[in-house]
Amino acid sequence: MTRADLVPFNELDVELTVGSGQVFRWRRRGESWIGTDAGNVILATRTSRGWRIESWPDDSAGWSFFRLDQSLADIEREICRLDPKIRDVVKRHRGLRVVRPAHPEEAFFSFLCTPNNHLSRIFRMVWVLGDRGQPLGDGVTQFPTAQVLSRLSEHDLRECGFGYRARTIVNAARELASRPRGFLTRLRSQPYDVAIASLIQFDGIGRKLADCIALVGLWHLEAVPVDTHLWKSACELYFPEWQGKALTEKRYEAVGRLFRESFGDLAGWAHQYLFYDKILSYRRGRPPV
DNA sequence: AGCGAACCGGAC
DNA sequence: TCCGGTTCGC
Repeated sequence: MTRADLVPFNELDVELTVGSGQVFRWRRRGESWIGTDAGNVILATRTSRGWRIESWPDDSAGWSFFRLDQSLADIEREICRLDPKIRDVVKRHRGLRVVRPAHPEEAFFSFLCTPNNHLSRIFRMVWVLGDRGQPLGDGVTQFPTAQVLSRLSEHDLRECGFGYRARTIVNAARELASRPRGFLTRLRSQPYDVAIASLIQFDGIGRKLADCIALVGLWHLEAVPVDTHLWKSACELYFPEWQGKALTEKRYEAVGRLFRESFGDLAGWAHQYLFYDKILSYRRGRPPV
């Protein structure tokens, strides 16, 4: 598969991927989905034989964002081989990919909007933040820098319905803006544990958000964010004795450890299938926005 | 260590 | 009344 080719549907489901809680600013436009990554606009168009992926100004941005240099068939096969129990879940969501954003900031701030929150409201809140960034044409913007977000007022965000997350977002933006340039980007080349330890230093970022940011924004594919949905799923599959019990820090660690032992670098990918499978009933198959 | 409560606001 | 959590206090 090269960049000029259409991407077959079994290799990519754009709607599934951009609506599975990894990114929150993609919109449907006719037969296309449009989004941005760093300073690029990405347009994915459904044709009769597959997805046409275009991006500008960098024409490789879309390819990189969806990790299209990797064969999804290989990944699916490997996950199913490592644990045949999740074969049906993988089959149900064929085309789901873990994305690879060029810049880490959007994931960092997006996931700060998610605690104790609903998907529909998260989409709205992240859109509000994104609106402060530079217009890239076609009604989409580049996600703003921490510098820009640090100038937002907590009061204004509360007015926009951010609730108590207004405080953590503005504080995190100030904190991040005060760090050396490229602070988050550098965590990509640090070991997973080091990246997590750095992230939970921020007020408002606990273990779960740190794993979300690590997986999507920092490309740490061994990160396993354990939310209430994945917790239920993990109990059913691997920890029957914990069903109905609370998710404590120790149990959180145990779940992550089990996924990393079973799936290695595909742990985060395996998590994405199980997570999406559980959340589907909540979303009732409704496309985002 | 482990549990319960508060936090904003919208959906069910 | 319940959340795609974190933090605080017991």
